Amino acid sequence: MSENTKSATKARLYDAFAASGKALASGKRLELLDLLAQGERTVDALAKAAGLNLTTASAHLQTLKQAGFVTTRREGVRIHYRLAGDDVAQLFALLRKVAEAHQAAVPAARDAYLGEDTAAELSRAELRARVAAGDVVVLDVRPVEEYQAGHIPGAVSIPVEELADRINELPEDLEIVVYCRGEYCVLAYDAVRLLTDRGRRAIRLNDGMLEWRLSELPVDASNLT
Amino acid sequence: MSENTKSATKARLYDAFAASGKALASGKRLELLDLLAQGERTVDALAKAAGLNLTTASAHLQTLKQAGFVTTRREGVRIHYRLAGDDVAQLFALLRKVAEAHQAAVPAARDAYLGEDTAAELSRAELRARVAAGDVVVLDVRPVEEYQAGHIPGAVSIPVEELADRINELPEDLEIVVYCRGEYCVLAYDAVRLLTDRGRRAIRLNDGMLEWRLSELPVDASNLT
DNA sequence: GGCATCCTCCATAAATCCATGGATTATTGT
DNA sequence: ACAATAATCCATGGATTTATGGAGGATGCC
Repeated sequence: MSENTKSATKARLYDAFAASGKALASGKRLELLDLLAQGERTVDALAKAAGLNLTTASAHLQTLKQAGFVTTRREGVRIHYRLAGDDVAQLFALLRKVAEAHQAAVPAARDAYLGEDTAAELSRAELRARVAAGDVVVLDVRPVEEYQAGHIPGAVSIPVEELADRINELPEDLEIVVYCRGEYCVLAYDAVRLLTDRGRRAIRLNDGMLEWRLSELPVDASNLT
Repeated sequence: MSENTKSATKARLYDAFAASGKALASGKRLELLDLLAQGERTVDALAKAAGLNLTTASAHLQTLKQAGFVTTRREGVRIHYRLAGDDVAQLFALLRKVAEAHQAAVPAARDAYLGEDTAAELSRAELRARVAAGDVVVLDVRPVEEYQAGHIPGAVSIPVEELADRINELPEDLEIVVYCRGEYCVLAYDAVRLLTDRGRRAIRLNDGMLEWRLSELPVDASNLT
């Protein structure tokens, strides 16, 4: 193999790796990955959830599919997208972690989006201990479909938009541990603010379903509260 | 916070993550990261090693720096770039792993570059066992600077370009375990081919220095053979 | 100070990416 | 077969990215 051929095949290999990098190079695509990490969804549902034009969403999903990050399943007239594997979710999570650790803009953007929150958090280990002790109720504030696709065992499902109306479904004497999609999911922040405003004791889980699943903790599916 | 403001700050956060993704979105930048994972280097050295125009290399390095993936250190007239942390190397390694697992083009590009190689490989654990048993010699075929920046304890350094001339420095009775930068580093493949052509028993380590370091195995620095 | 070296900054042209609207394909129901 | 729905494909204009020369800034040596 000549030197030229060799460097051409080398470029081809690195460009192939870069193709996966490119899939991570758009905020909108990362938003889609974030949603897909919660479970499979149709194109239309993804577009709505991410606030995208259908065509645009479809195009981004094609890019993700090209990179092998997602697979599709046809069901009648709908096409369901899902992550191609846990390693993809892992890559996504690590990207966010590295970005937060090394990129100055992230902590600021994070606080602006989530709201600066000096309130306490609970780690996964602490949550498990307190659930075992029975002195907390675990609340999942994601949309119902995501809860059904997989949730922390024993968690109650009340989507954050319904929380104000359904707050009386929660026991008054227990502290409420709230979680949603992951470390940067705003729903749990909003829910904790709402609950404490109403005089409840509420605390956020450190992160969310994404990290829970990646750490291989048990996950329940589909039984509604 | 209005819904509009909220979705704007959300976009800002995801775009910040995407900025890190963009840093991974060019084959040339990945090549630079691959080199930097072996130790710090000057701009000029990186440009030469990656086959890039100096200006182009500098621009790519600025992009990596913007993403916080690398830091710089001035020493007289030279500027040394290095990875900002092991988490960056980890992200790089995971990107390659996910790409290989899910992207059809990668295995083909890999074989075209490295040469299809049905020959046996040794895992890190097996290598340690055989080193302890004393029946192998470990050979580092990377450039000397990289060896000096960190190598597997006990390894001998002979850069692959010098191997043909210096083959007699290797004991004839022991099997030779060859490694270089990482899983996709071509130097070890070339070296094994050269050694077996000359009648030596040679085998490749599974991966290379990158994975060795990330798995937190001991690393020696700077003492030449 | 004068000069060489190493690197970054700037301007530019080519290539690529992104969002969007309209056309097209695939599937289901009537 | 026809209409309706879900999604992809295609063309387009605008924004970004990339590679590359040339100018400019910092440092060290004489």
